[in-house]
Amino acid sequence: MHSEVVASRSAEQRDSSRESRNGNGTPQLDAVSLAIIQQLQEDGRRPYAAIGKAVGLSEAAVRQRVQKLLDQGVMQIVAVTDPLTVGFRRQAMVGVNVEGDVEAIADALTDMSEVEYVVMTAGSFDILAEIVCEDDDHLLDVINKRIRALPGVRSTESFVYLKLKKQTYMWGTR
Amino acid sequence: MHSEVVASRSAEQRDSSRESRNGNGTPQLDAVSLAIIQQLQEDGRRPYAAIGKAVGLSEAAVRQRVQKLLDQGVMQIVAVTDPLTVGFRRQAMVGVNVEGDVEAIADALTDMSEVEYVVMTAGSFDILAEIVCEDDDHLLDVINKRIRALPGVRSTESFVYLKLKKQTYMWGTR
DNA sequence: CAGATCTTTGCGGATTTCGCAGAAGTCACG
DNA sequence: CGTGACTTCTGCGAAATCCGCAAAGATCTG
Repeated sequence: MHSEVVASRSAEQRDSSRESRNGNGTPQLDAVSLAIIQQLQEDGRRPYAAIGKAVGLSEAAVRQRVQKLLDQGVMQIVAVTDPLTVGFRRQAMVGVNVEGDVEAIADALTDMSEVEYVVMTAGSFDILAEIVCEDDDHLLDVINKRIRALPGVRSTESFVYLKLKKQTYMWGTR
Repeated sequence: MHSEVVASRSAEQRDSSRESRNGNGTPQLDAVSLAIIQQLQEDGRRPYAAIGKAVGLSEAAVRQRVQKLLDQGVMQIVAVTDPLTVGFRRQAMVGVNVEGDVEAIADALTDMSEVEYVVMTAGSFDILAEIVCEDDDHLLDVINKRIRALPGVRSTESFVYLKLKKQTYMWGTR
């Protein structure tokens, strides 16, 4: 309680205007937006007025910034669960090695609905993809018939999930 | 619109009572709770009344069930972001091989604040852990000084993230 | 300084949330 | 079969929140 961010308001606001973008084309966030995100990482349903009090803005201003962050795709407010609890029995991380255009393969994986998470990496895999399936047959099908069938996929290695131990969404809150 | 779940209400409600638990000690979810979660996976701030209309319950009943799901830890409603946008420059997936008690190591990893995600797996790694850091020094420190220092860790392999391509939270919504 | 653009604020009215008491359904047990 | 303990659902009024909008304030450009 009382972790206000009143310090140098005018300075923050100077930074906040003019949505500059960094190299990646991702919007640059100022301290106030970060503080808002932090509030919503603790509780995605926290009222705008409460957030406003915490970050030093009016309710309407918070609402508008939240809406913009959502529209820009910077953040999303969603319910997250352990898939195992919700009826998806089989999950796996798949390491993929690619010859040729890595990004094209990553895009192809992104298009698959069973693929939850795709990241391009440095190391002995070019891509890591997390897969959520209903049962073993489904998983086998996705890995062998769909992923390995993509032209350019040299090899894959699978890590079937046995037990999810941690899943946090508290970046910046620590 | 109009995807109501009115079909066999009394049957659903029969299943819903008596919170039975499966082997893992995780609560068993009925069709209505799943439908509620699904609604909140689309929009974590959707009003209870709107959810109630979609799943065939009163506003108060939805509110009660959501609260219970949150209390039980079955789901959480949070803002999720791409860490790179929020100032965490270095992320990596780390595969860990363990001798002895795998779960003990997994618990130790879970206790580290930089570790976002921990899962025990079958395959050539015993554990996969996702790490979120501010810079290279920080990442190096976590991997070499903290993870490899854990007694029982036989070896690790790191996959530094280059680009996050997909991150969804739509289980059951497809 | 004027103009264009963007952000914040303040404020009603509509909507939603919240707490609670009562009704209804379920289960265990004699 | 009925009774009590328990859980879940419903309805409702009061309080809080959300929402749209017009005006005010900032920032940047030229």
